[in-house]
Amino acid sequence: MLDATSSYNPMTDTSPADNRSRRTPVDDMTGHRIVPDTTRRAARTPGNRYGNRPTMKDVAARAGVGLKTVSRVVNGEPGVTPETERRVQEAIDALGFRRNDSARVLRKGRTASIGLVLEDLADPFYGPLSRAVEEVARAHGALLINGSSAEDPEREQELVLALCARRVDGLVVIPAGDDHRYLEPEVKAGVATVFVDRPAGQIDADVVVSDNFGGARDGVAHLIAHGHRRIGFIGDMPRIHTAAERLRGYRAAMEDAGITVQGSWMSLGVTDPERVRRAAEEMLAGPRPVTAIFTGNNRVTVTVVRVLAEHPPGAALVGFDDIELADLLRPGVTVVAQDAAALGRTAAERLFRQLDGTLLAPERIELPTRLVTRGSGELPPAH
Amino acid sequence: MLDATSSYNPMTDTSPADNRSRRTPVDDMTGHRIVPDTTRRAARTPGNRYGNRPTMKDVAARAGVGLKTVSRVVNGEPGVTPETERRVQEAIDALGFRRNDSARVLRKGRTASIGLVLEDLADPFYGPLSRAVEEVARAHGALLINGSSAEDPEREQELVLALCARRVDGLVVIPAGDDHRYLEPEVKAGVATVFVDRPAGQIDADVVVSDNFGGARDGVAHLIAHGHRRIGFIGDMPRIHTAAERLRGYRAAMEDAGITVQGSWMSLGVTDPERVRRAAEEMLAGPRPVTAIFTGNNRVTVTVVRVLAEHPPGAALVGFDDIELADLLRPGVTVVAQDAAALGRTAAERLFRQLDGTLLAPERIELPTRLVTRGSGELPPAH
DNA sequence: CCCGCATCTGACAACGTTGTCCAGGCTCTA
DNA sequence: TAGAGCCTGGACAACGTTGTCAGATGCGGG
Repeated sequence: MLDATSSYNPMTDTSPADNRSRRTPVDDMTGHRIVPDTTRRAARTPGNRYGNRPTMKDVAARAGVGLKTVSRVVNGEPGVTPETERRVQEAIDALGFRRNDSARVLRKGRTASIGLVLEDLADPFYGPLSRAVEEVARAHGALLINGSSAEDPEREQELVLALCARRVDGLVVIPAGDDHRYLEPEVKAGVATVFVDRPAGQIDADVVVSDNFGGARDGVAHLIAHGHRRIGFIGDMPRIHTAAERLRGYRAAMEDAGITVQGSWMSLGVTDPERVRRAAEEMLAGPRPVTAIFTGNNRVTVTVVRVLAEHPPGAALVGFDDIELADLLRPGVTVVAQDAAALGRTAAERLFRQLDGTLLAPERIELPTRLVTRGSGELPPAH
Repeated sequence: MLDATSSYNPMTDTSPADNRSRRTPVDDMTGHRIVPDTTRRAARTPGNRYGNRPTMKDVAARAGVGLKTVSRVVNGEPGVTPETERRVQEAIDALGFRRNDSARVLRKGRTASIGLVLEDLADPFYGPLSRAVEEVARAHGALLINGSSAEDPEREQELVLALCARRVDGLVVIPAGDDHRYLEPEVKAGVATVFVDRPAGQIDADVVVSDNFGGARDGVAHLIAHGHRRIGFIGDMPRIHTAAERLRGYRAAMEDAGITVQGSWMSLGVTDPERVRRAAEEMLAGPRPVTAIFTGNNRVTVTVVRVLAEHPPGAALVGFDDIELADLLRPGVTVVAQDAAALGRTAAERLFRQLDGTLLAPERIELPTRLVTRGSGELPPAH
């Protein structure tokens, strides 16, 4: 059934197995450029493509009709007698024919698919976002192709360009990098593009983000309102836009309250649990420990919750991003929640409005956050 | 830049806007058949495809070389002088050319993409699974197209067939339905296929599942070992294979202990939080309430944890599937954990081995589960 | 000077589908 | 029954790419 001698190496093999004379492609070109494939293996056995899938021609031959008639039946176009249609449908069923959308795309110019590039599919924040995008795409008859950038700008670009090469009709991108000029030719060529969660860099495009600054400011102000003055902040690298905004919100709230932030209260750029744990413990130790912590994202929050569970209770906590079961912990975890699904839905809807042509100038949309009080953020200062 | 008069309706428009004479396609054909598109709108403005993207021909003209030479440069094939390559590369950069993979696919027969059909991308169980599949795909140079079936067999089939029409090289499917004969022509045509989490129906294919039966049996036996005899079971519809297997495990453990299961101890097919809540409350009420509950999946577990938190403590709980922060609750939630990432990784690796041709007969792989004791499952019976 | 050889280049067909266009047969009317 | 008009069906080109193959060029040796 399967050709046991061939090996899987899609889109990469060249005709001669002879590599002697291959030039190593120069990489010193600037800007937008084609990166040649790098892997080379033995050429595949020729022929036998798609495992010899039947084509419309085969169906036509079997049904004793013309090619175009089959096409008409397959696409439900008018102009075929019931009798002819029956014959064609019979041939289709008998042969197990399935239309080849690659060829269709080539002809029609639309792929009915959109690309989604996010940071990590496994992150619970992106699940609902991804699903929301999918639902909107589905409503518009489009499929979703997605990939994780793993927070690596190069990988983001690689992914985005691969999607463009497949001629996705549109792109929803959660940027990892901060320079998206590489997308200019694509946008010019008509690829609808929306950036989500973080703004695009160096390019004018639609952006859908949460109010990271306002959310963080409100969250920290909430702690201040409950009497805290020494408030710690643990967040991601400030080169990530959301992290920077939330840090800015923290600073703004502190400044509004006339509090001078100590350097030892802030931990930036640590995300792996072990180092977050150490950062939190340091803040909570010493002669003048923080009495509250504001955490910059869901992963940090989870770790800090663990740390606080081990320490003598007392330190208050407000986290950015909601986490599951937060209401069941004692105390419940107060969070600044953003609506991941709404981000995805809004972005996707804008994308399809671009494709409809009902959208003109790029815009920046900011969705509000919501402070959810559950207990941990309402604890009074212990010291 | 964008044509403001066109509307987005990919792959669906027919030439005449005239619908008068359209036959409604008969649907009484059995088995595998082509479903014609159903939506019809005004025809798009012709021409201007891809927003006039440059093609290799354009690049060739600009660089003053032949078509094939451009192809050679783009694909890093040998046999081009550095000078010629420079000129071509310059033209590519100037025009913002990007290879059209649709055409490439049409020519080469491989799409370098695999499809993943799962139940719900937003479910935290599928995030890591999906990510794992993606990583393996990436290692093999393939992209991931995925869709959610929402537990609807018809939608599953629709999705799978759409992916096949796009000629994905392989499919990883988490089945919603129990009859996959519709895939026969595809498998025969060489589409590699692996089913995950639940077995395929009516078709001989690779399957990767967790040991749902054994895991559930062990979990329930764990409760029995801690002195429980009246143990409730709340699970999903038994038509879902995993749910049926876990129920079977529950029954087996009870039988092994010589306990006769009462009908009122079991709640099958309820998943929405409200009804799960009611089911749990009923089990916990009455003259002879259950002293422990075994929950059939993560969503049910979460709801039952909420219910138990409100009730006078005492009922023990073991849940199938791990949940985040389970260790921080008081008591911690004891679970039968399955490794979602391992499921995805194993399935994807098998898929690519099929594509390599190094795999012969379809096989069923069962991954072990792990009992994680955290407290809730070790509580003694209260009554 | 011519031949052989190696290297580089380009013309051309093919991949499977859809849009265009025309032909042939039918019905309906005058 | 002829002519007009409609309905059905099919031949053909085109979409953008890659594989095949043959032509062009340059070089060294006889």
